[in-house]
Amino acid sequence: MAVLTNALDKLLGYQMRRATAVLMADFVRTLSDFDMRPAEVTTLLVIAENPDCSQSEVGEAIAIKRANMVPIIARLIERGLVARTRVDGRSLALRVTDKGAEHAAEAWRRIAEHEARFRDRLTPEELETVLAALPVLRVDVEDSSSGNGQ
Amino acid sequence: MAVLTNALDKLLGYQMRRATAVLMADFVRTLSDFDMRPAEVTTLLVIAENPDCSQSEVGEAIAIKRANMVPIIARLIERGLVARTRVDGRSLALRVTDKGAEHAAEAWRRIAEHEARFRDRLTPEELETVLAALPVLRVDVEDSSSGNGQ
DNA sequence: TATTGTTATACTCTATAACTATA
DNA sequence: TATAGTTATAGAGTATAACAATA
Repeated sequence: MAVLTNALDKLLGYQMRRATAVLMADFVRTLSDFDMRPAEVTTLLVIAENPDCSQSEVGEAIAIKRANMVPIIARLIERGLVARTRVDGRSLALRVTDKGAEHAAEAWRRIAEHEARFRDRLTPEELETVLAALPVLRVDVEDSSSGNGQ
Repeated sequence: MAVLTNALDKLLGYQMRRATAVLMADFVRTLSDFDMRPAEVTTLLVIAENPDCSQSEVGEAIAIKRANMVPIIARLIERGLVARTRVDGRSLALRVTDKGAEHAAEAWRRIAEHEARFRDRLTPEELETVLAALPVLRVDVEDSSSGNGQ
């Protein structure tokens, strides 16, 4: 099979997408025998770090919309990793359970492995530059003129 | 609403995912009145650049599996942007039509706008480093031990 | 036997609109 | 009136397995 040319390879956006796809595929592989999806891991770790946070706050922190948080939280509760208590009738305070804390610790171990695989490909200077550039790229174009975030 | 801490922000993989989501959302917005999805644009541009390529070759070039190329190509043909001719009974040669070439030119104009919005946020040195780092990160972990790609 | 295109199907993440009950 | 959580639903991308026709 012939190898085609692809002018898209010059593009920042395209390279970001391709690289992220590889990173994510590796992350999913890293989680394969752990029965947690990326979005669940992210959610669990943020709750572990912020006891008594609300569902909306977690969504805000990890850029997942309120509506999409519902099944994620439901599954974490169902598996006994997260517990919630009423705060004021419309808000719920989220906390990880002991089991959830163990899962969070294991998740961090796996994340460290996964991260190392990619960090090691870059020189310290390159890594530093990339890690400084990404948060700049991450600022949403729309955020300039107020807007309600999500 | 309280702003939560998020230790994930230190991670290369997580920052890549967040930044890419913003880039992609902006790209989709850039295409919003053009009636083309990102995967369709990518496909069209690679065909335009490689006349008489096969469907599998395009998939290989842009990391989309054979099975998932089918509806993309079907839609491009349906819209009269791509034409195909039989090559040998199991392969098809793809070409953009005149209309497809016009769409490709318009797509490149929009991509240039979109790209500029993000490139302009980085210094030339940062951009150079990032554009050098991404292809390194993009190499799949599995590719080391032969493997059949997809 | 390996390859090309295809079908069918399922999963993950994301997006929107609308509802409820509360504040 | 605005907010927190929810429901329902749709879309886009991706993944796998299996098949027919062909090389």
